[in-house]
Amino acid sequence: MDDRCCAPPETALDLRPVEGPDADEELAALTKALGHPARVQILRLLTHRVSCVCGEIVDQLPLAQSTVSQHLKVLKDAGLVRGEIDGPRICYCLEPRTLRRLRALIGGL
Amino acid sequence: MDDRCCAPPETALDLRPVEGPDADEELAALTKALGHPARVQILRLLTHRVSCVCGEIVDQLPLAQSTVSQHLKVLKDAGLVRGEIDGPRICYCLEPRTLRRLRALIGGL
DNA sequence: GCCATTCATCGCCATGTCACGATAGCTGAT
DNA sequence: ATCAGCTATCGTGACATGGCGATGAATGGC
Repeated sequence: MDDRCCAPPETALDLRPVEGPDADEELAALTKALGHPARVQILRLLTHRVSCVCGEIVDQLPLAQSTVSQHLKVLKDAGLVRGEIDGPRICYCLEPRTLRRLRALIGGL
Repeated sequence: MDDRCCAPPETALDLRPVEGPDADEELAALTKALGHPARVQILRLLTHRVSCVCGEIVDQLPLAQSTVSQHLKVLKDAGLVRGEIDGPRICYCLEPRTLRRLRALIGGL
């Protein structure tokens, strides 16, 4: 249950600035991706189960499979989540690097 | 220029939980409010000028006055910003309490 | 090869967001 | 009282988002 299926720990730190036009755009994109209750819940699920979850997410949310898939796409496009193929199913897990980056950007406010 | 026009320092700390359904909704609402480049820029302006800014915000952004006013409304409804009437103009300033809350919620991920 | 499972994608519809100009409400000065 | 300046709100149009069911593509097992 808690075997990880995707992540290399990825501990390199991010040296990009937390201010300026690029940072503003980046922060806006990340918060926009997070700006929906279902997506927050998905991220929360992924933080709680140490390892990656696949379509169990669908079972945990009161939404259709296609809707959940769209939300996952938003999170993936924002870089907050990564999906890797694991046999017939797909294994999603957090991208801690991006989460750290988000914290840094918000901290810069 | 750096005379404050609204804020009582407001240092009471927020004891509400950073997880659970309510926290999810709250985080989604706050990040949604932040999820637009113009609104990030507005917040950034308000952090940089120590005091509150009023319609100078309009001058700093490449947007019409009505558009900026709408963005300010979004930020105000989310509690990230406060506006107080100051003579003929309106003085906006950050709500550091809400910003701290946002940091706490993101930290809870 | 064939089927069942899993997930992504497509259309579709309803609703929300973003931008604008125009208008209305307040306030302080004349 | 009137006028000028500042801001909020309204109405509108273009576009994005969120939700769903249906369809498609890939995989593992039979």
